[in-house]
Amino acid sequence: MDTVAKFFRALGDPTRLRLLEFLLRTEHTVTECVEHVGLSQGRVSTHLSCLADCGYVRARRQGRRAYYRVVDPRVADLVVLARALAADNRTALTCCERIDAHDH
Amino acid sequence: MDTVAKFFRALGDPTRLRLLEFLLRTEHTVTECVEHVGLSQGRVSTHLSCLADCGYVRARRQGRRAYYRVVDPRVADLVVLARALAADNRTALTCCERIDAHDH
DNA sequence: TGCTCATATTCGCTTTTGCGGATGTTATTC
DNA sequence: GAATAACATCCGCAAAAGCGAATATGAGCA
Repeated sequence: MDTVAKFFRALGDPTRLRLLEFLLRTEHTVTECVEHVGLSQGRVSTHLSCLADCGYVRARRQGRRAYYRVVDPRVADLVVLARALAADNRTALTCCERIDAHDH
Repeated sequence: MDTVAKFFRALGDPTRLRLLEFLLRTEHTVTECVEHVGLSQGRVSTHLSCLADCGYVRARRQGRRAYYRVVDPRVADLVVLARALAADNRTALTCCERIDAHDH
């Protein structure tokens, strides 16, 4: 149960979700991912490791490079389903201040 | 994009996920949910509002009670799919210290 | 063996977020 | 119309988690 929540939380970060969608199509190295999301190399590396731990992506090591990619096709299904559901509740979701409230 | 991450984050909390699964079968009042998860009434109310904002559940008001339930059948699909994926990576997920690390 | 490139890890710091407890709000009941 | 019951919101606090910068590891190359 807590495991499933942890699983969802991995996709709850915009950066990780962006990385995952980037890796859905083709495999990419860490450096390519860094260029894609525009964050520090260390941070991106940690995010990728996190996604790998959770089973979303897998790393293929070749020399000093690491190629990350999505292996399980169900991951794409999950993202597609979530995107459809989120799209149908876009307005309410955006207004939800109980998550990510910016007023202080 | 950020909207989808927010959508996932809503299920990233163990309490909210537990509430959602509780509401998959039948509708329940806030009080029943409080008894089920064992947290303070205010906290549970906030969690339920959050799930409602994100489109996971909907509230039916009758008198002074609020009956929450899952309306969209795709929500169950999402949970089932995530549970299957999480189960296949249980060991790695449990060991993932990048989320919910307890060492300080 | 020194040097560089690619990736991983560590460390403070700040923001986010879950929590209980107290306090509002609305609707029944007497 | 006071009292109560059910739910929602506000508040301060502590824990979780994302961030960059610095550093470590490790593979290839001169």
